[in-house]
Amino acid sequence: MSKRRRELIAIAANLFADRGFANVTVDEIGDAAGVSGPALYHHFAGKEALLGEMLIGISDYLLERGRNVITASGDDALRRLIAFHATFAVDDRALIAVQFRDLVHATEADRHTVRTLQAKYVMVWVNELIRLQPDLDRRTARSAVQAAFGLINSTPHSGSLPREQMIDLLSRMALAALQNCRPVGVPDSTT
Amino acid sequence: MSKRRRELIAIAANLFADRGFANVTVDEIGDAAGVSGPALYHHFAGKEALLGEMLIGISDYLLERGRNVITASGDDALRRLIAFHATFAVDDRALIAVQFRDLVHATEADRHTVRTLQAKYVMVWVNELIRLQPDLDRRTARSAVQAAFGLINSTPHSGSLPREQMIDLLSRMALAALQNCRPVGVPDSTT
DNA sequence: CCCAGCGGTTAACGACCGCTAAGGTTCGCA
DNA sequence: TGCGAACCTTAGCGGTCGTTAACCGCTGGG
Repeated sequence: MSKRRRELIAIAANLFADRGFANVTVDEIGDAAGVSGPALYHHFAGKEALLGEMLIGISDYLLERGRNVITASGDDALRRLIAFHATFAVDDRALIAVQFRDLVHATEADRHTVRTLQAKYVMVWVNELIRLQPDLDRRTARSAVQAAFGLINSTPHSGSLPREQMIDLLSRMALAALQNCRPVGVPDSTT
Repeated sequence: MSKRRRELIAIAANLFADRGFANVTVDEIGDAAGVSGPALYHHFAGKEALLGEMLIGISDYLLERGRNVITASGDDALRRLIAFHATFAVDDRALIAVQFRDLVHATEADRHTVRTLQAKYVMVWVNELIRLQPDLDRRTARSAVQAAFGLINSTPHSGSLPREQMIDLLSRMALAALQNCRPVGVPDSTT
């Protein structure tokens, strides 16, 4: 993929993030990129295609990096997954916002691709969680992981603490939440 | 407010929830309501006004009920706030989804109203959290509460456990998360 | 030196959709 | 019975974009 494409996607991401995909015109994207209007069509098939590439790129990145974290870690894999995701959520609030708000504006095909990638990413977390808490059933584990994502992905809505503090706060809260996802008070070994 | 208006808002909420405000036409809202098209304009000033009332209604409801929970509770106020919010999030996923995704499509004025109400609702939680953890500074407390909301409000994305289990899971996770929002390992009295 | 071809421009079309206009039916009520 | 309010209908306007068309300049490899 060309450098220009990545630039345009990044520029569009910021616009989408604070005004919403549907409220941003292609002319505005062009303006923000220093060119004007239909110049986009030399790089993307259309506005929806741009969005699709953006969303798929995000899911792809998370999955790949998530898998890397797993293979590069030992028993602390979950903690490192959390740290990785929290860092991403803090540093790229715009992407998080778009991912969750504007997925609905993507093509059916792109939506499907994104959901598939997301499901795999969830599975990475679920496997790790179950490894630490073997008595956990997969359904509960999936819901717990989704809830943890919700917690960490709250960054677009939350007023900003200093970066490091924010990452730390989210990491601690997410870990605590995941350590308490079993129905009864059985002690666990996640610590 | 008339009964018909509430019906229309509820119907529109479901449409908005799974297709997005911008992808739903007024004709579709009419169809879903058994009437057709511009009949809406006898009840609302327009599509945006409908959305505005919907969003304000949600924020209003949460704030009012949240305050009720506080005044009706003692030391278990935070736990009851969590239970209340989790129940709402599980029972009204559509409203949660719209609240966070389509706020960007509301009027500037409506957005402001919603944000003000939300800020007050956050304050209800923050006060309760600080009462339990007096050494917590307000900035951190606010971020922690936002994160807890993110956790609980993940219901639109999460596959569904049985209702009661889901409420229970979210409540436990949120409580654990809020109990671990301080930087250091100082034991607290939240239990 | 030339010519692909990449990246850009402006003009303008055409579809979609919110909203208005103008009018009809039903129903409560004096 | 008759009247007005509440609620609905269909036809159609008008504005807003996404997208296409047609054309231009720069740049780098044969």
